[in-house]
Amino acid sequence: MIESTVTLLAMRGLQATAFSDVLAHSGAPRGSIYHHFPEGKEQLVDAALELAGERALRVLDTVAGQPPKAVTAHFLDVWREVLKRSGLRAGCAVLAVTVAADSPDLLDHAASIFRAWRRRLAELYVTAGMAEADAIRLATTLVAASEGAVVVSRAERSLEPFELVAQELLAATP
Amino acid sequence: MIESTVTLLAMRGLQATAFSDVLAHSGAPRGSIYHHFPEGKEQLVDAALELAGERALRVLDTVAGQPPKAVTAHFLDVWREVLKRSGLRAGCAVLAVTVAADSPDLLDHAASIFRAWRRRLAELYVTAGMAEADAIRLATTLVAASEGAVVVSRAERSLEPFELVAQELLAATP
DNA sequence: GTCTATACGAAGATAGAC
DNA sequence: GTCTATCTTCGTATAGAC
Repeated sequence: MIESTVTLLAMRGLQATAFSDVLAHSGAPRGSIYHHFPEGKEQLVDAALELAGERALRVLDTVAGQPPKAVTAHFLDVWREVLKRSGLRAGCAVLAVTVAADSPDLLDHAASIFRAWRRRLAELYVTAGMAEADAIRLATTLVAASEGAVVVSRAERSLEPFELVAQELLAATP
Repeated sequence: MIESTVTLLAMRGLQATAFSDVLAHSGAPRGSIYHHFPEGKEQLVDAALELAGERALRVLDTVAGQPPKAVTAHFLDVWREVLKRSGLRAGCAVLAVTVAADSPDLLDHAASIFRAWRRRLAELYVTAGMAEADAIRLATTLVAASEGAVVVSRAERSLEPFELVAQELLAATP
């Protein structure tokens, strides 16, 4: 169910993701929702954010110790795959929640995930020899530009915008 | 009403922006909605997208003929103002619609606006002496990174991420 | 043009049986 | 644990009076 929620958030946004959609997509039994998530939708979305955030962090572990360009390229690969596998219909669940967040708690959670991504990327850049200030600036730009590129490519239903941004980000990585 | 819709889309997203909110925010009379927008919400949102798109284009007219760095700086200024004036609570209406779009028509409209922004920025860069390929790549990155930076800064409720991205984008502009 | 009242459907949440 | 039924709220949209 959490897995399905991540997917649906990324494809349709927060309000458009109803329990019925999650059940249909996951095949989970109808009566299970409030058993596993007694606090309702907010708890389910919260769990989905956690999963999406952690998964991206784990992907980054595989490039620890590699040069900056490899780090940048790998982070870009994650988003390129999201776009490709969904036929350019999916985006980022964390962004979707940020844009439509009704509760301060969900917004805070989304913020902590963005921060974690930025921090982890900056760490990897520093490990690869970059200066601290350059690392955090590039890491933040990578996160922001990737998120934006996914949105634009999704709207235009073309990978072209994403690839242009990817080129620019790789060029900006020492 | 259209003006209020742009603001509310940028702050709460598509589904969370109800007619009642638009009426309360704009002070428009209740009976006017289906008089002015017989096709309902989709037509209202469509008009809001058009307004947001055109306004950004018009802002860019003021930097026609100036050097690339001035173009980049001015586009960034637009988004910095959106963040500041809203107390870091507002984002981009076009992005909000893209993420939560239920109708293909709205998605197409959002796409055409992103494309128009990219094209106009690229034109300005070319006029300022940049090569065509560099111009379109930088223009696309500027749009994507700005959009993403606004999202991240809004989530974290801090202008810091935006400013880091702004620095990087200015540095990437010849 | 703008008003009120209302139909209609969708979604989150709860209760109680099995 | 999971099911079904139901309650409540809310948002879009329509109808008809003024």
